[in-house]
Amino acid sequence: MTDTTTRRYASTRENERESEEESEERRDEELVCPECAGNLVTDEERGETVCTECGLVVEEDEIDPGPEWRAFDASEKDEKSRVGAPTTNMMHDKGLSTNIGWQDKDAYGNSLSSRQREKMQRLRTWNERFRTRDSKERNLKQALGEIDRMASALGLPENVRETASVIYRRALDEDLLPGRSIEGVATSALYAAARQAGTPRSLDEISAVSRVDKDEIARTYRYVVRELSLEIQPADPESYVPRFASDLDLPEEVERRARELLSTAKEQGVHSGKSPVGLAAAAVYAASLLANEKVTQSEVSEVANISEVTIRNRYHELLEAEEDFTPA
DNA sequence: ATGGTTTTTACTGCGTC
DNA sequence: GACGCGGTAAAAACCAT
Repeated sequence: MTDTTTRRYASTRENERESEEESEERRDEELVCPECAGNLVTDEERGETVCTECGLVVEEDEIDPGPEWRAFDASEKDEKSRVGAPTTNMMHDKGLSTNIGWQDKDAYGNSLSSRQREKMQRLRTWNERFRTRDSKERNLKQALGEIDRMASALGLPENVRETASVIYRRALDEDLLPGRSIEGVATSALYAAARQAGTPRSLDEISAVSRVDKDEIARTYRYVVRELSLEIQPADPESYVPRFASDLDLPEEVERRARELLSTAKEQGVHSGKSPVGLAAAAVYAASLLANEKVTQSEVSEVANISEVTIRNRYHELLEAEEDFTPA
């Protein structure tokens, strides 16, 4: 229950800017009833503008300026939802949470019976508990938004975002957040998820779209991995190949040969300790030589974010390994 | 903190277009 | 002469201890 309400609250906040503008416009039109000069109130659900004094319907069958009701997935549902109260920016939660007074007085100012007082005390306790849960939910909402933003900036597929949010939720549940930024943990979760899904992005790429710097991401990432005992093997160089190849507009053949080079290199054990990105870049370069495709080292180093020197070193090793493997 | 390893930076020389 | 490539040495970054 708490879940759905909070989600609505959060989505209301997102929408408020638009709806505020809209209602502002409407109020400019006419505020007074032509019959009795009473206040006019617009009932958007019914599409009527009604006088509060005499009940005169000033206008009917208005066009509802609100969003369309039909929603096809979760995010649309959030976007299009019309439920929720007006909000203020003044409070951290935009005034959406409840406060129970401390005075132990009822609505008329009379003191409460001791029995009632006890009851109110219990209510205060629980209200506070739910409020902090709500704060976790808001936290989550923000983090998930971040993850989504970064993931699409990096062109990561749906399932990666999915895993990233699962990781983030776990981190939240295990109280890993205190002392760490939401941003940082969210980024780390995404980084971990991308690697787990076999579509790794390098720390450099990740930090390029994150608001957090590389060091913090690395630190938080290690921490999160350790605390949640996530099992993440070192990235497979081959998983970088398709991306580099397509960034360089190389044919499928180059991609295939690059893979071959990498797998024989792996069998020879040449790859251990070397950066996967460097290996992949070198393999792509070497493969394009073999396939007579003209690509310069600097181009490869550009898309792979790796130095040319490293490419040189690696691709020599790759070719050597290949020869040792097939001494024709 | 430390030491070993890998990567980067900067520079140089060679051949080609 | 600019460019692509190869190599080297020293610095920087990284990682496990």
